[in-house]
Amino acid sequence: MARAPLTRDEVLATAADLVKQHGPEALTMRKLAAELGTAVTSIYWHVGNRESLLDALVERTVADLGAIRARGAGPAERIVSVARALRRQLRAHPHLVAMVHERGLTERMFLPAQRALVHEVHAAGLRGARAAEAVRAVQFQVVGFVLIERNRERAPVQRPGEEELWDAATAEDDAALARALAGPVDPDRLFTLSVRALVKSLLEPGT
Amino acid sequence: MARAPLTRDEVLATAADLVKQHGPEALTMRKLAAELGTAVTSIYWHVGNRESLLDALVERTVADLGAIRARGAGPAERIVSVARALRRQLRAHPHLVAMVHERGLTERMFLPAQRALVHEVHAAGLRGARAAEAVRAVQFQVVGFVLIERNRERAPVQRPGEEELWDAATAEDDAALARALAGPVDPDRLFTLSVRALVKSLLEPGT
DNA sequence: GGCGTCGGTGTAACTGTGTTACAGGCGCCT
DNA sequence: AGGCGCCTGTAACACAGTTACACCGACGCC
Repeated sequence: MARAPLTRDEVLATAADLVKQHGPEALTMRKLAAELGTAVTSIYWHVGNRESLLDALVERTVADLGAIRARGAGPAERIVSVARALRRQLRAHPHLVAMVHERGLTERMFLPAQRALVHEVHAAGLRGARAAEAVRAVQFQVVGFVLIERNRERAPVQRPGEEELWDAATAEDDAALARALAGPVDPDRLFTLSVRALVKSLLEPGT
Repeated sequence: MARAPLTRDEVLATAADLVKQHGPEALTMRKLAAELGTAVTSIYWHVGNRESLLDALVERTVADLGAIRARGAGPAERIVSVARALRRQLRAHPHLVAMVHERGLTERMFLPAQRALVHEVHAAGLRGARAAEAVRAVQFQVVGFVLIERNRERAPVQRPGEEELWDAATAEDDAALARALAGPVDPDRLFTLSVRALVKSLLEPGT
C-alpha cells in the first residue's frame, strides 16, 4: 500500500471537497484524514492547524473567483451589473460566504470587485472622497445582502414569523402591504431594486 | 451548603452574563455550571439543550430591546432615524448580533423596527407592494450593515488589506480616492449616507 | 559500509466539548 | 409512612482538536 506522498495541495483539495459537500462544520481533522487515507498527524504536518487550513481554503477559493466585468449602458446600470455579478459569484460558493464571515474576512470577499466599481464610479463623474464613499456604500450593501440571504436559506422557518405577524389589522389597513410582508421575499427582485435605488441616489449630483 | 433551588431564569441570567463578557463561544455547559455552583445536569434539566439555551438567550435579549420610535421632520428623515435607532440598539449588544446570525434568525432582529417602518413608509405615501419592498430594502440594508460592521471590528487587520492595495496608480490617478479607500472606514458616516441614499430613491414616485 | 539528519507518517494519548444513564435527595400530598 | 414529582449529582460516552513520541526511508557524509 505505498501511497504517493501527501502534498499540501492534496490536503487542501479534499478539504475543499468536504466543505463543498457538507459545510465547514463537517470538516473534522479525522474525517479529512480518513478521506485521504492517512493519519491525522500528517495533516498537521502539512497545514499546521485547523485554523490555518480554513484560512488557506478561504484564500484559495477567493483567488479562484473570476474577475468581474461590468455590463450595460449607463454608469448606473453598469454598477448594478457589477453588484449582481458579485452576488452571483458568492452564491455559487455558499459555504465560502460562511467561512469568510466566520473568519472576519468579509471585506475580503469584495476586493476583486472593488476595482471594477472604482472604474464605473469614475465614469459616472464622481471623484475623490465622494467616489470612495459610493464604492463602499455599494460594497457594504452587496456583502450585507449576501450574508442575510445565506442566513435566510439556512433558517427556513422563523419562530414568531412574519406570516402570522402581518395581518391587515397590524398593517394599518393596507391589505396589500400585509399580504406582501407576510409572503416570502423574492431575493433577486429585492436585491436589484435595492442596489438600483442606492446607486441612483449616489450618482446624483448634490449633497 | 443548601443552595436556593436553581431556576430557569437564574440559568439564563448568568448565561447571558457569560456571553456578554466573553462571547458566545465561551459559554460552555461546564463553565456555566461552575459559575452557578451546580452540576451540569441541572442545567440540562432546566433548559434542555445548549441550542435551546442559546435560543432562549436570543429570545430574551431581543425582547429586552426597547421599542423604536421615529424622530425627525420629513418621512425620509424619520425612516433614517428608525434605521439608526435599530443599529444603535444592535450595537449595544454586540454578541447578540453574532448569536442571532449563527442561529439563522437575522430577520428576527428587525421585527421590532418593522412596525415603525411601515408607519413611516405609509406616511410617505407608499402603499401595498411598493411599501413592503421599501420596508424590506431598508431592513436588509440595516441588518446587513450591522453584520459587516461587527465583522470588521473582530478582524482588525485584513491580510492583503485595502491599505497597500490602493495607491494612486491603481486608482486611475485619483489620489484623493486612493487615499480615501486606503484609509479606515467611518461606519457612522457611511451608514447614514447609505441609508439616506437608499431611502431617498425608494420614496421617489416613479418606477 | 555505517551513521546521522531530515522529511514525513503512524500510534496513542491528553484535554475539553455536548450529552445522557442512572442513582438518588427533598418536599409535598394522601 | 408511603409515594411521587421536582431537582441535583456522579460518572460515563462519543467526538473534537492537538501533540508527544516512535518509526520509516532517503540522502549525504565520513
